[in-house]
Amino acid sequence: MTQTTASNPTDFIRDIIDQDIRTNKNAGRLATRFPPEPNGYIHIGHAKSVCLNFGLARQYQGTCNLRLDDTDPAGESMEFVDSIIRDVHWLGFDWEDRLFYASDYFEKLYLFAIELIKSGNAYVCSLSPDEIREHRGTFTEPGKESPYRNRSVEENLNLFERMRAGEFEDGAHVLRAKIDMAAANIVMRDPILYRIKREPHYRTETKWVIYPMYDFAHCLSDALEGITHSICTLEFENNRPLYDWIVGKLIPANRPKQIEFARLSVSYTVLSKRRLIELVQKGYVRGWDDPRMPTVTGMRRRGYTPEAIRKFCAQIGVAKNDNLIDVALLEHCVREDLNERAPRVMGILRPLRVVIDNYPENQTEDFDCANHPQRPEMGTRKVPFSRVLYIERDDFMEDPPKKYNRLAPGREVRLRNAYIIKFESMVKDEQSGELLEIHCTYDPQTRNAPPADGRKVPGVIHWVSAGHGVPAEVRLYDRLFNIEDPGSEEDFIKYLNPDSLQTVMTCHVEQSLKNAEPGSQYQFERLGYFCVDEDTGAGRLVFNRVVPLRDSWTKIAAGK
RNA sequence: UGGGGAAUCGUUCAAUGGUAGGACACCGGACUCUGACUCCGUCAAUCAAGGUUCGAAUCCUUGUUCCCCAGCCA
Repeated sequence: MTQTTASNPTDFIRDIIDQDIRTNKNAGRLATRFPPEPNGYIHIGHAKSVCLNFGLARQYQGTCNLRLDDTDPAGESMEFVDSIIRDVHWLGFDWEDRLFYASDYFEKLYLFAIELIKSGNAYVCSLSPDEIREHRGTFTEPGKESPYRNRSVEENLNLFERMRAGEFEDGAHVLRAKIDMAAANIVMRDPILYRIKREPHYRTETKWVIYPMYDFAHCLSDALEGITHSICTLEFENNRPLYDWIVGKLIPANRPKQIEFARLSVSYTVLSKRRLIELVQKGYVRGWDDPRMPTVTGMRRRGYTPEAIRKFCAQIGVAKNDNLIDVALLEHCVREDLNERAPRVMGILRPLRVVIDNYPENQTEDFDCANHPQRPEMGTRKVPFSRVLYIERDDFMEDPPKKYNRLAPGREVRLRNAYIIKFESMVKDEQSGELLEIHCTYDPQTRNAPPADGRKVPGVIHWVSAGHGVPAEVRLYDRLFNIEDPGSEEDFIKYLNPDSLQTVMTCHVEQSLKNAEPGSQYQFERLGYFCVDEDTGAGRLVFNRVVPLRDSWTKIAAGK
């Protein structure tokens, strides 16, 4: 039977499109759009929609427009438009010359509203906001008709024109569709189409004091652009009858099909715009691009790749079930991609000084190290080795537990890409008892070779030459929240993970990283994937840990 | 409570009247100069109860649970 694969995903939306193409609807044409409101940065949930809409266009040789749904000037700005453009491009998609703004349709939409008034399908209502709410009724009681519902076409036209002209205060009047105040679906109880709002718009500035509502602007924008399949999230299901009603009255020949799918939720993070804004504005994170944020810009800075995000979006699929995707799947996709492309290097987070007693004082050797164990075409690099090294503090234990195969008194380990060394002694601070350094000897026969006597040395640890390594700052990230579904908690702030950022200033990385490019990713062997942060420069090297390597040792250690 | 949706392994997506399958997670093993990668294996699900049928996750009936809607937000 049909298998779901990344290259050929199947889902209910594609089933609908296949059906439409088979029956030659829209002359076999497919047109979608990605319609964000520019009042925030886009996040992984938007990425799902981006991959869906642009992916569909790619798959069916159709088109996907980028449209800024900017019908409410409050909170919208060019900064957000710019970020959206940048982020969608970065994700790997292009809309050619089809960049649109709902605000470019304001004049057309106004004319459509006039048309609706003339056909007796819309009226100016002068109830106050409170009165409108009271008239709307409840889930179980029908609404009451507005006393202004039966104004003449002439009066409506006159009032609406004057609304536009700025003759009235905010809230004095609204334009409403005349549908059915007794409709079981509350959306259909004479929904508001236009409101007066004296708020400068980032694009039209002060030209307009009336703005169309989503329900009016969105469907008509779709129809105007010739969208065939208008894909949105589940909460708009109730609005579909209104979508169809409006287009049916105004552009009936060109009615897009609205299809709803479940929005994405990811465990241990929040995705609602309101909550994301709160994190930024109240300073719980450093900004929209904080590497802990699920925003596209945050993930980019963290070191996630577009390929990984696209893979993730393909893996999670598209359905109508409410979902909470395990963040482990996202991390899996990131590791899978970075494992392929990230060059290997060695870096020490928390150094422990090691002196190789039998290694000549002033000698240095350059070891050729593979940049990728499975991809020889990625080449090698020279890594200097000398008498004094740093190893990871965790790679030595005075009194190791069972199964610990790293360095300990009396033990040997392989230094990755170098020699096998053997523990000889340790030096502690006489007062505090703190371990200062350890002394080892090396086996000269074991450079790039197994021990001559056939003995087994299972442990392999990474190292950096103390005289050659470069100091660096490393930022370790953990999940932003410490409960699975913080988005479902009203007081989500109290579930913030206090340890979501750990800054380590003691790091030493191999010298090949001295001029590493900001934005580039590496695997620090045995530790994880790291990305050069943009704070790097002027003698400062800063890394973000993208994601740690899978680690079976901590599980073993925890179990014992 | 009226309306609109959704219920399948721990999580997620499939199976469109004919062997309930994949991915992630988990657990076990092989390999290993990364306790990584890779490979192999185990565990594990049809919301419930009836009905139709040779055969039901799928069709019918009745329930149950969860999500969305009473912004001049989108």
